[in-house]
Amino acid sequence: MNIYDIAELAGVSIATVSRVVNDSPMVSEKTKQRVRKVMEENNYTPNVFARGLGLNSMKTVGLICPDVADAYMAKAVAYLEHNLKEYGYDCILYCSGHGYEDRQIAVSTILNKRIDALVLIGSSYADDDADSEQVEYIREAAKQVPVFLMNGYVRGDNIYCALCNDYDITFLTVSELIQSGRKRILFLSDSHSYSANQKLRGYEEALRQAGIPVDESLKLYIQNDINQVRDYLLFRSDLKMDAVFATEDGLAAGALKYAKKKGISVPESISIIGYNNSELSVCCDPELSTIDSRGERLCRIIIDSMMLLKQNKTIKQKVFANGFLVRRYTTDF
Amino acid sequence: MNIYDIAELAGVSIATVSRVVNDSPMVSEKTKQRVRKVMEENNYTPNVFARGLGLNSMKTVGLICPDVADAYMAKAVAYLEHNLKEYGYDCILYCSGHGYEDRQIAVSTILNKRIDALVLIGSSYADDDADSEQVEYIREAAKQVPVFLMNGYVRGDNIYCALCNDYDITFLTVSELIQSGRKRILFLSDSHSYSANQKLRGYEEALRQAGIPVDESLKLYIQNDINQVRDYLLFRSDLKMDAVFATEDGLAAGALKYAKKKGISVPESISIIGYNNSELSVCCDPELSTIDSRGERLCRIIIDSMMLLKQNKTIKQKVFANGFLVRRYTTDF
DNA sequence: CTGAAAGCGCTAACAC
DNA sequence: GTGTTAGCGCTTTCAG
Repeated sequence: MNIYDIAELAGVSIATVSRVVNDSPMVSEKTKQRVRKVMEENNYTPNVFARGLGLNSMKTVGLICPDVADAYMAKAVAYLEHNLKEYGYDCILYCSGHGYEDRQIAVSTILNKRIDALVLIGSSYADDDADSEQVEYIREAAKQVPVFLMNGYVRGDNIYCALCNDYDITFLTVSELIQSGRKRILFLSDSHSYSANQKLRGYEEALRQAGIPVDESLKLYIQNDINQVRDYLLFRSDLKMDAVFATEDGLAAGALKYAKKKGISVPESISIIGYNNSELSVCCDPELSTIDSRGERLCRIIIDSMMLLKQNKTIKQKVFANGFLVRRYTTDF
Repeated sequence: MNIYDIAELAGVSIATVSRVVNDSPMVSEKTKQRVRKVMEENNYTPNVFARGLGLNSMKTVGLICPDVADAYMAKAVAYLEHNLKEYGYDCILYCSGHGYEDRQIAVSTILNKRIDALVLIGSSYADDDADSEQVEYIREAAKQVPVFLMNGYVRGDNIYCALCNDYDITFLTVSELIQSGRKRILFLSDSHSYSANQKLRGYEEALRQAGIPVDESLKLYIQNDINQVRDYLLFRSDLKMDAVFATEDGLAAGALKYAKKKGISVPESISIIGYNNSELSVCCDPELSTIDSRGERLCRIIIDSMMLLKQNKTIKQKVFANGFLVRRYTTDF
């Protein structure tokens, strides 16, 4: 069933059918009705390829993330997909992995699909330095379609970034930790992404302002695997921390397991704070205090920006959402 | 940059360019080289729409799941996407939600994208009765493209199902529970999906074969939310179970929290078994015994089947993967 | 308000 | 081996 068949059955030309499909105002209600009826009876749906060929668009947005199996990203993908659908957009998903090359390949592959917009999920797509060369491929992509970064920042035309103010909330939280008497705060992370670096800066600044020297041995980078973290901390008995600030809930969960194994009371003798307010944080016992990094809010901002952009409105290139600490039972303030 | 430009620059016809793009053997190495060079210099990429129009295929497979935010599905999507990519296929993702209508809409929407194959992830796409009317929309879809069900079963032409033998593994596990002396085993679930029903049947059969009457009050359906489960069990002090068989790790985690809150020792006084071998199961303390439902295996089977099908080989309509119990610390056998 | 016809960029059958 | 050409199904001028 194609447009010709419908045209014939309805006794009109294909141009008219096309107009009806696109709900053009230049068709009389009568013919519209008639054509619609024929289309329904034959449950005709326009061929997206042919349409795409003409319009060079397929109402599709490309979603790239390192790995959808990660809870934070899965949530973002779910939210974006769901809400974009409401605007008639479909999503092509591409999981890029974490390597630099992989990311480039992902972007160029998905661009070939003639998507209408590109969303890069997760901070690994931005360099620490917003003007870095490493990030040229994103600027290149932005020449073709608007690019939206979720929790990453790169400066450039047609690039729009929605970010959690990781620096601020980390600064605040670590400062509170210090005020509650903690002296040896472990910074536990699994990456050197843009946002991980923001967190690190917030951590360091909080120490600095409190006059506590930054102890390099208290910055620990380790894979985000609960038991691996536990075991490693068990092994590193030299650390002697009285608090843990983790950049992922999984890391915090590992730290908690360590503390319990060692018989260190939480939060009396050690405070633990996670990040992302994931299901893990409520699964822990005691439940993890954790920072909510406003994933949904960021997605919302991205979608809204995208739609405004379609209407040729100017939108901000950088928008922040405020993260906040969810106080539960692994902190005592 | 289109095929005409390249043809002109390379001094050949568009047909030759097309042949080069498709790596046809009927082009001399020399011209191939020359054309390739021109393509690279102008970094030309064929227009997928035009190509799609001609071939009526875009090397794309449609993925539908109720919700990617769910860990089990996110993993499946990640695995499928990753491996399909290796075969040159991209993925369109559609999260359908759980309603019956939603599922139908999802399928018909994604079918319009002229996908090459459809994968339905999660057992909510299959009815308990494989021949049910409720599932007609899947058969309808299968008339257009091969349909693959991950952990669901519907009988029909061009429909291929990869399943975990939930019935068997549940039967075995509950039987073990009984042999280890448990008498009041709570069946905890959050849905009436195909697989949930298989599990229920396994549970009932195990009781039956052990001569234990099935107590309806020990079948509990509740939303998969850790604290909600804990609170509800706390509230239902009449249950007095000595074991919990949960169809989701989240439910089991909730039951564990209940037990700890009540001061019931795990696994001495109560055994708890989860399902899916998710991150939650190792986050729990003590770690959850849980059934591994072989998500990756099922995905692998689906992909392999899909590729065999492309080669017109005949493949089985129904393939099982064996689930197994991961023994950890919430069981004592 | 409606129709005719020219693309959109590519593939594939058919000539040479 | 290579070129010519007729579609693929739709959108969009341009006429009427």
